[in-house]
This record gives sequence, C-alpha cells and structure tokens, in this order.
Amino acid sequence: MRPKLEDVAKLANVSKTTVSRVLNNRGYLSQETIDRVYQAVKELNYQPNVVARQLYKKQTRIIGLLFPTIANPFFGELSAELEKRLYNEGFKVLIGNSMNDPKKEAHYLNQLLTKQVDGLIVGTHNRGIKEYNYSHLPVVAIDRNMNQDIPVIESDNYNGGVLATTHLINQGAKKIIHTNGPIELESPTKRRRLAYEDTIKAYGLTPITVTVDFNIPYIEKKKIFTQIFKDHPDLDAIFASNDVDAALIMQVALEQGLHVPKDLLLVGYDGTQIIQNILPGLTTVVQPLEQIAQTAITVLKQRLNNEPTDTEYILPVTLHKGITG
Amino acid sequence: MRPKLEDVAKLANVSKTTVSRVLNNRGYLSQETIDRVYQAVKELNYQPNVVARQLYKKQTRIIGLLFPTIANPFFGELSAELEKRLYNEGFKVLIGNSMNDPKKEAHYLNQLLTKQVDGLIVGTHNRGIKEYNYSHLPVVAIDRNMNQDIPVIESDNYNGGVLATTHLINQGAKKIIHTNGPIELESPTKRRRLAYEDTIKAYGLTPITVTVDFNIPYIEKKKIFTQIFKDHPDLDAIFASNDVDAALIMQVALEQGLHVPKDLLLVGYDGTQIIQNILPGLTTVVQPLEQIAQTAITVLKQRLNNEPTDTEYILPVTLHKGITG
DNA sequence: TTGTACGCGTTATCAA
DNA sequence: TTGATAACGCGTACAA
Repeated sequence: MRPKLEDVAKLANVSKTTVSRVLNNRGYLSQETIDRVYQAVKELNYQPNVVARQLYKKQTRIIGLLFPTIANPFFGELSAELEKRLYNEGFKVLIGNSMNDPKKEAHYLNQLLTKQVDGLIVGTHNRGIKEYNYSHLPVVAIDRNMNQDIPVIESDNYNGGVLATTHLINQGAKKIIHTNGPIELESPTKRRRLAYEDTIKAYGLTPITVTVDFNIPYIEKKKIFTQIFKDHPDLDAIFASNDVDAALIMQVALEQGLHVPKDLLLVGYDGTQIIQNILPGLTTVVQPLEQIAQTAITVLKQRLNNEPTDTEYILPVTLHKGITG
Repeated sequence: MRPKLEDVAKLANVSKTTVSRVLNNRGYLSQETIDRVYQAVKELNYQPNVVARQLYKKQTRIIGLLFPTIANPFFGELSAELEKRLYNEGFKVLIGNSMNDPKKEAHYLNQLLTKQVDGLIVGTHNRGIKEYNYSHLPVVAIDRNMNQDIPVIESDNYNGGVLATTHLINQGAKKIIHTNGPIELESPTKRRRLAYEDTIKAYGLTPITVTVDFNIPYIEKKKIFTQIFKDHPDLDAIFASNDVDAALIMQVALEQGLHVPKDLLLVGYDGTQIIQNILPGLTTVVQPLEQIAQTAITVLKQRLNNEPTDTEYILPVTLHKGITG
C-alpha cells in the first residue's frame, strides 16, 4: 500500500495538516516538527498523490498537444520544442496523434475536455469538429483556423509561398507545379497555395496545384509524385508544401533519371533540422520553429490566465538557398 | 462554472448515484430516468471530471513515455506507434524528452511516480537514476538495461552488428569504422559495438569505434564525422549506429568529395520510415518498430495486471540492402 | 505553532 | 429501481 499523508502524520506524531504544511512550506512551523516530518517522509518513502492535488486545485498542469503525427519531423521537432519549454514552465505534455482521423480527433478532444488537461495546442488538419466550439478549455492553434475564439499561430505562409515561387521563377522555371493538401481544409497552409497561384499568374504563367494528402504513407506519396512526372514530362520545377514531400520528390526524380537541379528545380517548406542537415542542398522556406513554439505557449498562458490575446500571430519565414533550386 | 454530477441530478430530479449509474450503465434503471438523465446531461453540456474518477479508481489510464527526444525520427516513429496502440487500448500518453539530461530524467521520474501515470515506457540513455529502484510503478524499458526488475525490449542488437559488419567485409572493406554512444552506458546498444568488434577481429581486422553522443546537435555530429575522415583518410567503410548518423555521414562524405559507395561503404541502423523513404539507397539494419512497440505494450499490460513477465525480449532484425554498402 | 473538519467530483456499498 | 453516505488523498478555513 502506498503511504498517504495520514501515514506520515501518524509516524511523525502530528496532524495531516502539519505534514501538508511542511511539504508545501506554508505558515509557521517549528524546526523540530519540520525535521520530524521529513524524517517520516523519508522513512516511508512517501510520494504525494498528484491526482488528489489536481482534484482539489482544479488544475492538472498538463497541456495537451494534438497533431497529425509526431512521426513527421516537423511535428516531432515542434512537439519536442513545446515539451522543452512547457517543462520549464512546470507543465507536462499529453500527446495525441490525430492521424487526420476526425473520429480520433473528436474523441481525443472529448476526453481532454474532461478536465484532463489545463489547455490544448492543436495543429491537426480536420475541419468541422464541433467539440471545439462549446468548450471553455483554453486552446491555441498552430497553422490552423478553427473558430473566432481560438488564436492561430502561424508562419507567414503567404510570404513563404511568394518567396518560393518567385525564387523558382527567377531561376528561369516556366512550368512550376505546387503540391498542397486537400483544398477543402481551410488552413493557413492554403495561403502558400494562394501565394503560389497569385505569383505564378502575376508572371503570366499557369498554376498547377497537385493535391497530396498530408497523412498518407510515404509510399503512396511517392506514387503520386511519380505520376506527376508522367503527367507533366515538361515540368521544370516543383514547390512542395513541406520538406518531407520535397525530399521524397527528390528521390522520385532520381529514380526517374532526372537530375536536380539540372532537370528539375525543387523548393520545400518547413526547414526542419533533420532535413536541413541530411539534405542541406534542399532549397526551402524555413519556419521559425522555436518562435512558433514560444508564441503558442505565451498565448496559451495568457488564455489560461483569462488575459486577452490577439486572434492571429504571424511569424516571419526565410528562404534557405540550397542547390536544388 | 462547470456542471457536476449533482447539477445534472438536480435538473433530472434524481440522485447523484442514479446519474452516475446511467452514465456508466450499471444496475437496473427505468427507461424513463435514463432519458431524463441524458436530457439533463445534454442540456447542461455536462462533462464528467476525469480527475475525480482517477482519484477514486486509483488509476489514470495514462502511460508515460520517457525518451531522449521525439525530435529524432526513431523515437518519433516509435512514440507515434506506441501512442496509436495505447490509444486503441484506452490509454493516453504523457511524453517526456530527457534530452539525456539525468536531472531532467530524474525529475520526470519523480513526478510520474506520484500516481500521475499507471505505467512507464523508458528508452532514455542515462544510468544510475536511483528513482527507478524503489518505485513500484510498472516500467518496461526499450533498448536499455535498468535493473533486474525491469523487463527490456530490444531488437537483436548483437545479430544486427554481425549482419552489418559481415556485409561490409563481404563487400571487400578492410578498414571499417563503427560509431556508437559513450561506452559507459550499459545499454543493449553496446551489443552492436561488441558484435562489430567480435566480427572484425574474427576476420583479422582491427576494430575502431568512435564515440558519438546520441543527443548532441546535428552540427556537432557532423564535426565529429568530418574529423573521422581527416583522421582516417584510408578508411573504406563506416557502420553507423543509427540511420540519422548514417545520413549525416553520407552528407559529410559528399562534402569531402567522397563518393558513396565508390569511395566509402556505409551501413546504418534503425530502418526508420523517413530515412528509408528519403534515402532508400542507404543500407541499414532494420529494427521491427511495430513489433517493439507491441511487445512493450503487451509486457507493460502484464506488469499492470501483476502477471509475471520475462526479463528480456529480443526481436529479430533484417538487413536492408541499398546501394551504399 | 498546530489540529479539526470540510470540500474537490466521482463511484460503490448498503439499505430502502 | 433508487437514494443516502462513505470513501479516494489532499489542501485550507477556521478554531484553538
């Protein structure tokens, strides 16, 4: 049996209250009782029960993170960054991978609404999950529009799209294809697409956007990319909406006997550590990951304290020029 | 104010007990009360308070995962796999990245011992954290020896080392360098090193193992790898102890003007999805990630139920032959 | 400086 | 078929 406050109290010959006071050092206490209590705590190897404390305090000091999947480097690195910072603020982190399955996401949400977490950071791609609406749980979203009540943290997606597209055009590309997620999803990511299309048109070219579901197996993605090369033998550049896709495209191009950048210019998006180090040659739009994480946490804490927040935080991106485009 | 059981009870004109019964459908209930209760629940948008339930039930249905960092693809993919399976079993997942910082790891551990989680899956690389010893928390370890009480799940590290080394030797390599973590850490990973050294010696060659801390920034790793090429201009193969390191080495070799596999043979370890798809050419020892995840969960559940378990579970590896070695 | 008694929101026992 | 009541383990008014 796990010892509880009462057991410690008995052993130290004091009341529960006193033990509690000693452990949370509140109020006046004689050095003698303090010592006796700590002695008893050690003797019994007492560990306080957090759950009881959570119930009393009505807070868990746990923040939920809801992302498509941390197996993807962008969300893996983002989650690691969030965890690091939240840990320093005394929070723990509960992670849910929605796998872009609306059922799973709604289920997680329902679970987390039950006072299981104090707040939520969401970066999933589903829409129309009604649970978000009538919840009073503090929530911030990363790269996702939810509803008016929920602040969004995002990198400057539009500018990122402009940077990438302009860069490819400046390199002399004429037929540039863009890959992006399903258009139904009203996410800030769509601004990359919009920027791409606007820019392409501004230069008198024709936009071609190919839909690639974010959350399908790599092998499926590769099939889609292979098909792109079949359908557009004359294409000379691709602006991929994330680094992993860009890396996969690079691989597929290689398999197709295409040389990057000689036969194909390529620009990615994200600038994750891993891809930047494994494929430093990949030209890509770099998102400020640490800044995104920090902003999300700052804003969430404001929500936690019932302080007002903005509804949108747009953070600057930069273009990393490699050799692929 | 959040509605509680009592509020629902009042509105439905029944007792707390009845409401609880309806929601957990236990015992006999008239259809009429059932309807009335659900009506009230809906009207108040009642959400049960999990923490109160956790306190009573003395379990949280949360499993803690303690890894070096989920930013690394191996642990990212492993965590995702664990989360998926635990979710299906009705568990949630609390993630801690130790960053191989013993203080942070010990702190997490102390926190999690306080009934915050029902069980723990650990894959960190620190040693000598005493908290593990006098805890009665069910724990399983992945690729890490802790103490006799804690079962270890691991891939067949020794055989993996043999496979990789033998393969390189069969390809004609004479001077093969191996990278591995600090030797002080008594982890199963060390068996890769042992296998490498045994095999090398069996063929009359000289083992050279270079220490690379797992948890340093990629940029630092690259420096070490660059130094290897400087120190050993005549080396003709590297067996890296994980895929990311292998990928980094590949990149560094390129920078050094070395062609893989013409000038350098390279074998990695892990077989993560991302690396296998981005660099399918990388020859590597593939760990059975799903099987590792499933075994860890199965064993943890046995521990949770106080059933006996083995102390070691060794899962088979396979050699993926790419073009790098 | 210390102790008594109650509440946090649930579930289960026992009685009705 | 339902309700009163006592736990679960902790923290804090309030009293002493």
